[in-house]
Amino acid sequence: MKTKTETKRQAILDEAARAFRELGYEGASMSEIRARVGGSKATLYNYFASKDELFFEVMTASCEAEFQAAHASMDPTTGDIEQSLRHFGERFLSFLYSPEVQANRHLSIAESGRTKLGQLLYERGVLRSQRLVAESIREAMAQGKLRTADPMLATQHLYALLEAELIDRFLLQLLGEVSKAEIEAITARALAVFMAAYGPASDQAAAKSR
Amino acid sequence: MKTKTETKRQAILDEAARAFRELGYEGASMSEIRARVGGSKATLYNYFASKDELFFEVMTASCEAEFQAAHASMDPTTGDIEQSLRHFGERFLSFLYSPEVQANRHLSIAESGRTKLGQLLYERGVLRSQRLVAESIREAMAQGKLRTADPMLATQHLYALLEAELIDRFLLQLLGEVSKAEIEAITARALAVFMAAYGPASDQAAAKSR
DNA sequence: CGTCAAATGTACTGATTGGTACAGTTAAAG
DNA sequence: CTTTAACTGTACCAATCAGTACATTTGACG
Repeated sequence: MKTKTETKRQAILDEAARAFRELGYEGASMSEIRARVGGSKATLYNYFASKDELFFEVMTASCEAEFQAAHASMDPTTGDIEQSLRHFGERFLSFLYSPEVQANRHLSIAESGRTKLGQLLYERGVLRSQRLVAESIREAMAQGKLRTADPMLATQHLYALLEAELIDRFLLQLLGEVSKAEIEAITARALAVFMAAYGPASDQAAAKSR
Repeated sequence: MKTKTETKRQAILDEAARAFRELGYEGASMSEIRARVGGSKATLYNYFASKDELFFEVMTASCEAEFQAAHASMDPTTGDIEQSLRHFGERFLSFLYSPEVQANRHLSIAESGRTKLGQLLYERGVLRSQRLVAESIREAMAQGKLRTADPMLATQHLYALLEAELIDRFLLQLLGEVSKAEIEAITARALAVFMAAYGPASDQAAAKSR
């Protein structure tokens, strides 16, 4: 019997996710969600105590699913660190700027003040992702493939460079779908800057200029 | 008589701005705004046709004011481009991450889907700012102070690097006030990366590695 | 088949919202 | 003073919302 209720719960979460994505938090009323999932409003409230709780579950669940999808094949050190980072960057941007994830992320940002949602998404999403990549970068630094520096800082610089050409339009919801070709070009330009600063010291002095 | 109505209009805008900042768009009801500004709701609707219009005016006005404040003393070429960029970066971050501007920006992002608000704020805020800085960078490139590259791309990379350590926590509303010391340190770290990639070619080959 | 918890549909509450109506008041301009 | 316009206060409307009550139906398990 647990299986039946679990599938029902998942069905509610799925439909609610779509409703929130299309209509926003305030725009998606519980009646609207009920209409999509079918059944009665009492059932909704049987699975989730309040709209806030339902939204919270939807956001953390989607965050988790998307995180797994994005970092599934994060090969660490395949010899060429630049190649590794390029593959990761392209996969990362493809994931982050798919229409569904764009919508989810924007929703997360807009409603981040609600309860402790922001805190939790930061820890389980952003921080977790950055720590994972920072570990690869730390290893590359230890092997002399990258100049020695703070791995978390390098990771934040990498992420920022990857998003540099997209984030402003994304935040103001002016960005549609981003083509694979665009993502490859953007990643290449970002990595050129990253490698100039964090590439092996043998290449050049570079970042610690002052 | 135009002066009276103009000051009244400004008073409404000011109080509405504070209300939106503190309570968000949905949270700040027209009755709440009326209570803050005093007078009657009819007067409110005499100056602004709808809540949407009032919000739109508040956002564009604050965007304009903040833009002016941030770019007021953007000295172009004072010899050392790195020094120039550092001063700009510190001023820019101080402005962008003051509590008031943080709140306004977050509000803009959250409600950017409303009407054509996002489009307008992007053009009058982001694009205008980037074009201004890109022009300085273009001149520096022409003078050989920076490696030749696309000035708008360099500007976007610069902005991204400056915000790299703050933006995630800002977006999820986990960032309080940022101290002057932190801003200086963040700017220095961002500029080190930027100069490694975009510094004069005499320093090194750098960015166009592939 | 009988049991019993889970699911359903409908109807409802109480509160809040953006926006309007209107009659009365202020106050500046001629 | 008179005109004319804006301003005020209060009361109100229609719609919408999250959440509840309840009587009824379903459907899986023993």
